[in-house]
Amino acid sequence: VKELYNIEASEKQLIIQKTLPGYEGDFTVVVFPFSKAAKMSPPEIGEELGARLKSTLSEVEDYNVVKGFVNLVLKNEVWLDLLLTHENDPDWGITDKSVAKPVVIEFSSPNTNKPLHLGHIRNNLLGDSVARIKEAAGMPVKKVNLVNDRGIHICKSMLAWKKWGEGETPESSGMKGDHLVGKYYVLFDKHYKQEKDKLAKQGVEADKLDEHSELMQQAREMLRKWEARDPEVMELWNRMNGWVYEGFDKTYERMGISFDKVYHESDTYLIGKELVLSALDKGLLIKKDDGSVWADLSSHNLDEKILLRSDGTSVYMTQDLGTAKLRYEDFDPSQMLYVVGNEQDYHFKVLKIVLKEMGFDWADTIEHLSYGMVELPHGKMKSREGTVVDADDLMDEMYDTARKMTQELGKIENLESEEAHELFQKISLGALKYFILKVDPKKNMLFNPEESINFTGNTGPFIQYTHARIRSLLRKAGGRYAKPEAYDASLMLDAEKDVLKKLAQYPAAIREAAQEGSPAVIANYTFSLVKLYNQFYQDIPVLREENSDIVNFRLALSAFVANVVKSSMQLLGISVPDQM
RNA sequence: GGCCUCAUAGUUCAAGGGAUAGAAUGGGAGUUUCCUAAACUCUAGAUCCAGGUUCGAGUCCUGGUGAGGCCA
Repeated sequence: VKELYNIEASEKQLIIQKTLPGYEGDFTVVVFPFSKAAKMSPPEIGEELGARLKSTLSEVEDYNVVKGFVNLVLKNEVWLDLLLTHENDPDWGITDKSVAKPVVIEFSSPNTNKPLHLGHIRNNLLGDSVARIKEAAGMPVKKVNLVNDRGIHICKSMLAWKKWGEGETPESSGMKGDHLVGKYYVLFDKHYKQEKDKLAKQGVEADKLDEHSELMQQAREMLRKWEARDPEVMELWNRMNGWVYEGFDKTYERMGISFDKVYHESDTYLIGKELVLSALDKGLLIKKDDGSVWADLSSHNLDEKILLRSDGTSVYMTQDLGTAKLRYEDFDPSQMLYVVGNEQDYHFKVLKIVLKEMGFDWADTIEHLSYGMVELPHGKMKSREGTVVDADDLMDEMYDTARKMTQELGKIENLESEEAHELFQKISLGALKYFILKVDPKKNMLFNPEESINFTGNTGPFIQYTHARIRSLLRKAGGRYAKPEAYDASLMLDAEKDVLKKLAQYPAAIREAAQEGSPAVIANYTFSLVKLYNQFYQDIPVLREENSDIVNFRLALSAFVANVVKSSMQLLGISVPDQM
């Protein structure tokens, strides 16, 4: 464009896209944006540009112009060359790490008073997958977890266990530790509700119920004792949290999720308090008459935000300030990414501003990867109303479905029971992870427990199945598969070229996914690749073809697809079986 | 009340300001002497409403309507 019209085209003006189906061509240049500056009609520019590209670029076979669109046809050799270069490269599309400073990704961040549910699953899967994707895009990554292990909600389950637990343990009950503790959290709420009903009947006003509730007072008392490091309370706290951690570890392990470092709010809230107090000393914060400490954000068009309550206790923001500082000191990150639900949008906006006001320039590295809620058909999940979808239960159910379906299809009689178990695990987790990750993180998504997650169509198992089928094909090929260097590119069929064109987009898909923080980009890419490959597989014989150069070409193409499917599913934390 | 999101086939999801809005599922009709039918083919079906910006708007702006969220 510059040579022809002397126009410095901005990146935004220079639009090159895939040619639409129904038109001849591989790539299309949109020339409307140059029409004004070149003082020519779009079709005239198109003709000139097409001719110039054809004569100067050896890759361009031909071109045609439709209105303001120049469709470029590339030579088949371009696609064949891609195949020959990368067909057997498991790292195709993966960028070597080039930066020294890590990206720190915080995700999961559970409370230790109840087991993980579907909302946590979305959080965990997103965090884990974004970590994998950023790493594949060349950034070193540290995964961290911040456990919310203190506070009134923890004391509630502790109190309930003390009152009504009769010494029950995970061992004695056979329950997973996190579920056991969750049971007492619910039990507290049940008794608390009963007590409140009773008080209300005695004529206590609605907003005074908390004060008059004996249970709530006892829970508060327990929290005070905890803050004072009362040995008996600390012992119970350590014990019950230990049960929860054991339970969480099992769930994390099953999901294939791990962390480089785990922070505990019980360790960081005091750092936060100190930060707030020293900022108050410097006159950066306001102390009100009742003793509470606030940040005035009116210069940012926001209101005031409380940082310490009048009784000196900390709020969520307080500990997050401390954790951020600690984390910065631990990792010196290029970016601090928080995978947290969009209900916390305001919180993170404020966190960043407050840290900045306190004089920490690294506050600029904070980024909130805000994701949407998982909604049920009747609205949001609420643990108190018993409408949560438990993570362990869900995985169990999916496992059962995977087992039943696989056994019905009867294709794995040759597998040992241990291998079969692993396969069911892979398929069920593949289905669950893909179901969650294929949706744009920013958007709310719906989960209907009545309809179990599908295994056909746009699903994880569909993609896994294609991989298994290719592996089977390659096994059957035995030694016949050699690099198709002798293959005549003019023999290439459209269905084959379509697959190669899609394969060529993989590196770009990784870049975009890393940029957007969106595993959905990878999921959608892989689905469309697999869709195209299945069309090829359905119509075109591989092993039954007679010309051995063509057989080798088709096998190499299939192997290339299998590689990319495996690699891209890896980025979603999904493993692909060789047989299913 | 203030602020922030979101709105696309019956349903669940796609679509960097570009051509004819794609899939899946469900509905209808098909494909197995042949490399795994968890597959493939055909078919009907959608941009909440009203303005505006632009050569061009599902996408940007304004105002409605509806849903969700945040505000010691």
